[in-house]
Amino acid sequence: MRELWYNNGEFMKRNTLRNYIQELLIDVLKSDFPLHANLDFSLAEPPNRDFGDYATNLPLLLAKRTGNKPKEVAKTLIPRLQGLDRDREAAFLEASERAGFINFRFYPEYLLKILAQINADGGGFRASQAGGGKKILVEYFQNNVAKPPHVGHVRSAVIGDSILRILRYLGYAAESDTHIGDWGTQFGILLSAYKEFINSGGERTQIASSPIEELNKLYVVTTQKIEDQPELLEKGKQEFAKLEKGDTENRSLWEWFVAVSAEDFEKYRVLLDILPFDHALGESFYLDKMPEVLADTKKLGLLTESEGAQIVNLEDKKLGVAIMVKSDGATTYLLRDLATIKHRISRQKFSKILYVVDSRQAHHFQQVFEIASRLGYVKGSGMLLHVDFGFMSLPEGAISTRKGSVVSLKNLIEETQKRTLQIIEEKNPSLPKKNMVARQVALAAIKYFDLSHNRKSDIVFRWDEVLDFEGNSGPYLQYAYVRISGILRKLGQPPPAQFAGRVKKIAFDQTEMRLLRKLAKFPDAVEDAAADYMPHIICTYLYELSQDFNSFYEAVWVLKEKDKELKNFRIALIAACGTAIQRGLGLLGIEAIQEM
RNA sequence: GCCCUCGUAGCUCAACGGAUAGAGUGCUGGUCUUCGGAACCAGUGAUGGGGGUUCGAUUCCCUCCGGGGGCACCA
Repeated sequence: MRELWYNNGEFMKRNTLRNYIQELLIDVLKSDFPLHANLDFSLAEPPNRDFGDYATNLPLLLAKRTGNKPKEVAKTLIPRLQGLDRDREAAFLEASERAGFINFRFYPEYLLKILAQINADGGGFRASQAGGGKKILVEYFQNNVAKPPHVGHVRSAVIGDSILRILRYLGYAAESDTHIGDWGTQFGILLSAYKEFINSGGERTQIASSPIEELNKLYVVTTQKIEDQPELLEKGKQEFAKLEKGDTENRSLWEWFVAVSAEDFEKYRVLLDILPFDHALGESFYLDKMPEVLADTKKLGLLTESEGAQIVNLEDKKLGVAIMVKSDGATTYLLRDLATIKHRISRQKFSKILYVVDSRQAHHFQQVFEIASRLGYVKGSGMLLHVDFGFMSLPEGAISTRKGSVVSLKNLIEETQKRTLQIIEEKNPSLPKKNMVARQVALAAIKYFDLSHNRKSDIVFRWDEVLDFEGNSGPYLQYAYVRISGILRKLGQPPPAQFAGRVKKIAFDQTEMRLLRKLAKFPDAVEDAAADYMPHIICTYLYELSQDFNSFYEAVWVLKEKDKELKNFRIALIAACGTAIQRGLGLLGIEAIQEM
């Protein structure tokens, strides 16, 4: 198949079947309906897979513009499309009108060519060049110093990790940054809490065993005390002010907090099995860049004083006021974010920054983006994007530190792994490397649970659902891959490479055709997932693909098939299916395993 | 008070303005002389209420009801 050109915003040069049809439709529109050449038609899977592979609503839209009936419009479009197709790929078995839509169906022989290509070296499902090496930064898993990560951080981590993998797969020069929260008033509170702890006879070594947890305890206890003793908050603010001014004792304590936390974060990253970060610059890294931002703001006359604080008024955009410097002279998160943006764009040359942060910060990012735009740090819209996600709650209500209902990242993984090991002991006690497998299955369950939901939805965390490995779950996908691996292992040799789809005379089983048709849509799923930074689209696709594989697996035999060509076809089919699952899971940060 | 978001089967979630609203789970009943049953097949069951725009609305607009979140010195 030749290279197809299709311009849909950022996506150029993807050779997918869907883009091929899209190209035909646009060409016909341009030559036959030049007045409506820019019509925004749809091209998607039809509601019923018996209708065909793809469907477009173009006749309905054209009918409205031209005053004709959809059926009539379709009748003139279809021969033109078929004619173009004959000159180009000769892919269509059928293009027919139904209820104002045109449904397209590919020749089985054509799909066999696609199948051969998927299995051939350098063929389908390889990383693409679509991104053209454009530099994009993805920021996620923003840990805070002295705060252990919990299920909420897992969501940011796995969504960000998946988006990074997808962008890289599509040929972007995507880089990651954790943007550690290592600055702010909370460190004043922590400093005073720690000093109090030492003064009352505590030892530094008591902290050192598990620093993040111990420091967090001190912090939590103090914030609880603040409710009754507001003077403690003032004390904390004073300690932070000292820190900002460079007080030696506070500075060295802070450096210690940051250092021990950084070690722990790396452990958590490894525990979660997400990609290493390209950058791990904390908020404090940008401190010396804040004066520049303030100067820029002043120069443009955006900065005003109000009740002792320095603010930017965004009331005209209904965004309220943004505080840059507090009345006590301390800087804000917002100002540090602006300094960060300036650095990332002017120094690091990123052309786009994605913030994978929960939706509660939508207002904050709107303010930041608006100010960055007024300051001229970004050109046009779309350089800065809040990839927001809904937050997690428990069946009994919101996750609350005070009620102790927080599920820590560590606990989540350990519990799930324990449960997985139990299941393995029941189902496959002789499995080698049980612990390693249990870890991969557990991570699959956890990551898939997070990734399979539309990221914008709020979700309810339920242990019994995370630990349910049947039905739509990560382990279900892994299991399909295990079955495929099992067959290929028994085959004892690599799948026949020369298979080129010569099984014309065979009546295909319905499950075979369904699997083959679904397989050809892998690139669509990746493209759609990338377009809106929605990994769950890949989850849905892989789940449907695995379902189709399992139906196929129940319906026909592969190794016991006597007809040699048919057997080779089936081997090629499952080999390609395995490739799709393995690569697809890879884009989700989930390991495809051979046995479980 | 203002702003943002979300209300879809009993439960947890899908659905570029399109065709008969899909899954999982639950429950009921089946499949098996396993290439691994963490499977397959069938049945059950839903768009909060009311208007509007449209050839067509879960999707867009208005309104009411009900959740969640955010609104100057937290990040």
